[in-house]
Order: sequence, then structure tokens, then C-alpha cells
Amino acid sequence: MDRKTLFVDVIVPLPVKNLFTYRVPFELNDFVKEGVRVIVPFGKSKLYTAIVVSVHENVPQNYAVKFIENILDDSPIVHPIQIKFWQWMSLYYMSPIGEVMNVALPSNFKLASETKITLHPDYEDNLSLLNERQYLIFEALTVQESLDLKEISEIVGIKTIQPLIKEMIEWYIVQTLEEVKDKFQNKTEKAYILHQNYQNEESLSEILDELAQKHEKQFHALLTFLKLQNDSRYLNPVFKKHLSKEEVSASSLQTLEKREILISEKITVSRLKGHDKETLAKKNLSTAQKKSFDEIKEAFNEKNICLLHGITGSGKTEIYVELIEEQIKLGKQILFLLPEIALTTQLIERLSLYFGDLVGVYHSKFNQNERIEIWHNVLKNNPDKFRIILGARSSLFLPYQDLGLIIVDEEHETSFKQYDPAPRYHARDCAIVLAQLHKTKVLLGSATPSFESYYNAKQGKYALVKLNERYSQIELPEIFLVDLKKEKEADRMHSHFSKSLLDEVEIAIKDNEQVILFQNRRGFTTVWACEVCNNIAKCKNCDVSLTYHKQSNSLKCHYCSYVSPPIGSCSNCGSNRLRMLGFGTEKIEDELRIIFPDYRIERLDLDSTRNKYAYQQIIQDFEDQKIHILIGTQMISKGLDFDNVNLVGVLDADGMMNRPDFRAYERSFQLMTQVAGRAGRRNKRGKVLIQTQNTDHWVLKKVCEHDFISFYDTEITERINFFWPPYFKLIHFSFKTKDYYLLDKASHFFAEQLKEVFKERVLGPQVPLISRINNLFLKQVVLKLEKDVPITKVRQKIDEIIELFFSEPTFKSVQIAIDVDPN
DNA sequence: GCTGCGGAACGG
DNA sequence: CGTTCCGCAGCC
Repeated sequence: MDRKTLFVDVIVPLPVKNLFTYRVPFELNDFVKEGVRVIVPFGKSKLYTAIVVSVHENVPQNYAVKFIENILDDSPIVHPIQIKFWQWMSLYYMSPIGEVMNVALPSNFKLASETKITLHPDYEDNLSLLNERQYLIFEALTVQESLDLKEISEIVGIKTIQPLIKEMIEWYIVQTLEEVKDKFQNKTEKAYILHQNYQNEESLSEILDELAQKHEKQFHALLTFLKLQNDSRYLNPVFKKHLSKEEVSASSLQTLEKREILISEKITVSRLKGHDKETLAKKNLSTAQKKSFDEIKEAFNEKNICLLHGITGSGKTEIYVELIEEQIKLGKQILFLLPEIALTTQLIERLSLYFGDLVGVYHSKFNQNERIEIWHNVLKNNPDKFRIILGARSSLFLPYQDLGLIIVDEEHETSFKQYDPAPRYHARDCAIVLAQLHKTKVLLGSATPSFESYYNAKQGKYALVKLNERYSQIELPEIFLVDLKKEKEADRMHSHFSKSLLDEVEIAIKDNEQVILFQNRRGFTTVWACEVCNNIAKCKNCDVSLTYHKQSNSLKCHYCSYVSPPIGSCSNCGSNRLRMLGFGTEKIEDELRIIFPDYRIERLDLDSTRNKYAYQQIIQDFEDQKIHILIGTQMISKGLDFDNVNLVGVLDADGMMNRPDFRAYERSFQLMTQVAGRAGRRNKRGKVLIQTQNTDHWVLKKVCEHDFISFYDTEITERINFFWPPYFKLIHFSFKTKDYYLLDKASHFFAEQLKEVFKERVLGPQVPLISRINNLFLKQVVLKLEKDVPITKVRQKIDEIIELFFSEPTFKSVQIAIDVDPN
């Protein structure tokens, strides 16, 4: 008997550093494999879903090893490449591998136990012996079979319930159980098949005759059923919903079922909507597109990464489609990454038209069960479905095994960077690593490339392909600057709108065109200010001003959950002369409604689009030309094409450019160029008006000239002179704790330690823009590193410093968040 | 992440 | 002085 004693190293879905080792019970020896999920006991009583990273026979020496409880999968649900990818992410972004696993796996893959309290079966109601709290719990348990710890805590009104429960367990009043539930469930739909007795023509026509005479409704139902069943052997199930469509009532079906003519069954169906089968032939590439396409292909012979710099409206998508098709023919999978916000139906529909069911969509609007279905489809590497994954950053984690190409569209978008929760990863950069692991190619596309990518391209690290011609042959929009100083002097301002802009809006709408007005997030808020002392109402937990929300008539903090009713008097001087101050999209919407009472005006931003489909609806209405003027934040600059928009207005260019961030110009250039790209109809050159106090600003000149390259060349010298990215690499350390004095000491200590190793590359500690969130004070230390420093060595040094830091007992309550390559 | 521990803080 | 709160270490 070779009964081997096997052990597994697993990743637990928690922010803990190491892998953990468990023993495999003999009966499961044949079933453990790398990449399967197992249930393991962890800590005192909890059960978690862990992923097996390796199977071995090395007996752990320093601790008593526990057994795995169960194996959840017959075959691996993650591939070795994925595990390597997770490990790289964990290392590079300095985040525990368990946290990487947490963002990588759809949450319904992760079953965790929940401690439930139930009445002990042997307990006899001996109520007199119970004290008040015990009685409360007992009473609750007679109503509800089981309670979790949180509920109990609420019932008795105290936080520390452990001793209480421990006692009740000892007295055999209650017991605990760890409940592990698989949250994933197949979706089923009701369908009918013919009862065996009627699966032949004779008895079938007999019963039909009978029904035809007396039971018209049932007769109709059965006939419809037979028509839809369409099978000479009577074996096809027919879905109830299809029958209902043909006017078959539920009650007649019920009767047929009762009479054992039909039998109902639940059939597992996919949650994922199929596309209409008909697919469209691809458009032919223009000469310019074809040229770029050929250049990309040639570039891929030498380099793994290619940056496609194509101006707005140049038709990058058609080039992507061509490249995707090539990979499809080779039988490969394709990952098409987009910023979340650009994943509108527009692009999905467009790709689906060409590729039908080969397109799979994966983003945050998908619920957990849908995600698991996509996961399984990718895992199966099914040749007819989901060869092309169109998704937001989380689609990096799907179990590809035969990836042929990764496309990152709008690669400059900052939303590719995840911030909360950790790991703080950048999807574009991760895509490049993932491609390396799969030995495949990456195409980055943008009209306004990030400085990082453009720098790499210029350095020769990436190939660079340009597409300077618009698909429609229509010129890029004409961009005009509106001088707000002059307008003000001439008394031509209507609050935030210049007369010049309003006139253009009026003309456009008279011409039956639509208008987009852009207001950046900065200055988005409406605050409550005191007219006497200029004091602004602030959150009591955070160093942030409260934002007025008209819909709820309340002041809200965007950083914690603090809400306050509108205040009557100034907290500083007591004056009751308060006024609203601000420049939010909500306010702009109101003002514009007053100016143009007859036009339909809508607003697209985070507030108006809280609910899942509101965003979709507004875009649809705008497309259908039910809306005259659309006001929005960055959201409107992403991947939307409207046929009837000719005029775009940028309300406040200065607010964007004056931000205290070394990337402010880069972002401003990108945003303005992207929104400008929304202007212009098929047959008419678009017009863009940018309102500014500073018409001489060099960045605005470059925007007007549509000259990214010269903008880049000027701006990059700043970056080089001041050691900013892309020339240098940044790592942010932020420190958070309740005690300001401790924070100061701790952050200084950390910075000093860093300086010993990294010298003048360390900046800070400095107080960030927002210095307090949720009653925790914040400080920041920045590390600037030469691009070519070996990251593993840096990481090692940082790890040592962190260890040293936390070996100081007083610093233990300080939280450190690390952000590698911050936005 | 959760848990159980020990010491601090709180209240009568 | 008892009870509750809070920070901390360890989890295989």
C-alpha cells in the first residue's frame, strides 16, 4: 500500500502574507490538484475557501497541521499561469496574495462559513433559570431558527457577546454551527415534455380529439406545445415562457400537468444573454486604417507591445476588429480591456454585430452568478462561445488558457487603476505582464496616450503606430477659446455661461443638433458657505467640506457616511447669512433650465446615475434625440459616439489645469481632446468652445491645434527636470491613525528609514490634500525611483523597513497603505 | 478577515 | 470592582 501522506499549500482569501499548509485526508488523495478550491478550517472556528497552489509531501515542522475539510472542484478552476499572475501582482503591488485572490475570483466562488447560533435540541424551556439577556436570545430563537453573531449583538445591545454565548453553550441552551453555503446556483426555467403515455401518435391523437370537444383551452395549449416541440420522437422540452408567448395560459398548462398529459421539469439555462444570431460583415478598412493595421502586424514581429495612437474618430475599433478576427481564425482567445465607463451598449453591440456569441462581456454590472458562468465558459475554452472577452479591469483574471491578443483601448484612462480595495493595480500594466506569461501580444490604443506609454514607445520599448486620418474624412473639430475675462467685462456672463457659448447652443439647437456641455469633477460640489467669515461647513469626521444634495436636501460627506440637515447658522461666527457656493453639474443643469426653459436638458454624472440603468437610459434618450443638451462629467468623454452632436462646450478649463498634481496638464489635455472628439457630425465639421480665464495658456493652444506630440514634447521636459513619471517611478505610502502626534512621529520614522536607503528619492512626510478621513489623520511619504531600479530589491528593502517599523510597539496602531504607480 | 486575550476605560 | 471596549497577535 502506498498510502502517501499529502500536504497542500493554499491561498486563503484574507490579507495574510503567507501560504498555509494543510494535510490531505487519504480518501481525498486522488482528488487534490493545483488550482482546485478546498474548504479549510482557519483560526478558531472559521471555514474558508482556499485555492491549492501546490501538492507535496513535506511535513511541516513548526506547527500542528490541520486537515482540509473538502474539495470543491473536480478539475482546476484556476490555471498555473493565473497563479503566477497573482503572485506577480502580489509582489509588485505589495499586497498579500490573499487580497489578490479576493479581487480575482468572483465572490460566489468563495464560500465562507458563517457562525450561526441555534437552540440546543435538548434544551427544555426552563425559563426561570435564564437571565434577562439569555431570555432575549432565547425568545429571538423561538421566532427565528438561527441567528448570526451580529444579530445577537443587536438583540442584546452590547458588542462583546462572546462570554455570554460561551456561557449559554456551556449550559446547553444553545449551540453553534458553521454554515457553509454555495452561493452559486444554476438558473432554471420551467419546461414541459409529453408524458410517456402520449409519446406515440395513437394515444396522442386520441387525447387531442377528446380535448378538442370539451376543453378548448387545453386543446390549444397542447397543440401549441406540439407545434413548438417540433420533434417526431416527442422528446424536446418546451419552455413555459415560449408557450406563454403563444397565448397559452398557466392554468391550462397546470391542468394538463395534473392530468398527466404533460410533465414539467426545471431546465438549467444560461444567465448570459445570447446575441442575435445574424452577424454583420465587417466594414472594409480605409487605406489609412489598412496601413496602420499592416504596421501593427509588422511591429508584432519584433515587439510584444504596440501603441496605436489614433486621433479621435480615426476608427481604431475597425482595426481592433480585424486583429480580433485573425486571432479567432487561429482559434485563440482575445481579451479586450476597456475602462468601466466606456463599456456602454454602443461598443458591445458593435462588436456583437461582427462576432455574435463569440463576444462575452464582463464588468461590474454583472452579478456574481453571471460572472461564474462566464468564468466556466472561458475555462472550458469553448470554441463557439466567449472567445472575445470584452471587459473592465477585473476581466484580467478570467481563466484564459489560449490567449492570442490583449487589446487595451483608451489606455490612458485613469480608471484602469484600482485603488480600493487593495491590490492597487493598474490594468494596463497588468495586461502587459499577463501577455508575457501567455507569450502573447498587447495592443494599446488611444487618441491621447498616457505619458507612460508614449514614453515607452519613444524609447523603443513599445512599437508606435499612428493613425492621423479620420475615418469619415471630416476634419477634426474646430476649437475656440472663450475669454471669460472679456466676457465678464462686457457683461456677457449668465452665471457660468458666456454669451458666446449660449449663442452657439441656441444656433445648434435651432439647426436640430444636439449639444454636450462638459464640466469636470473638480468644482463639482456645491458647498454651504458663510457670507460673513467665509467659513465652509465641514464634516465632523473628515477634513472635507460637506456637499449639498438638492434631492435629499441635506449636506453629505463624500468620504464617510456623515449626513447633516442644512445648517441654519455658521459654526464659526454664528451668522445666519449662509449661501450656496459652487459649480456643480446639478447647479449648471438648473441654471441652464432657466435660460432655456423649452429645451430638454439632462445631466450625466455619478449622482444622476446611481441606479443600474439610469445611465443607459439617458444615453439612449440622447441617441434618440429626445434630449437637446447633455451636461456631464468625464463620463461623457468615454467611448460614446453621437451622430447628431456638433457643438461641445467646456465650461471651466482652468479648474482642470490648476490642480496641484504634476499630471494636471496631461489630464486636462486628454479630457479636452476626448470631449472635443464628441463634436462633429458625419458630414459636418464639429465646433468646440472652451471657456477660460487664460486664453494664452500653452496647453490650451496645443488642444486647439490638436497637437498631442508637441504637447508631449514640451510637458515631458518638466517630468524629466522634476523626476516625475514616466521618467521616474512612484510609490506612495500613506499613514493613517487616530492620534495626530503619533502619526507625525511614525511617518517621520518611516521616512527617515527610507531615506537611509533611498536618499533624496524620498519626499515627505507631507500632509495630503485631505488630512483627515473618518477621524483618522493622514500623512504621506513618496518614493521616487529611477525607472530601471530592480523592483524586487526595492521591495525587499521596503519590506525590511515595514518590519522594523512595526517592531516598534507604539506604531502598531498605524495603518500603512502602499500605492505603487499611483494615479 | 476572525478570534480570544489582556489591559484600559467606564460607571455605580 | 465588575463590565464593556479596544488593540493586538496569530491563524497552517
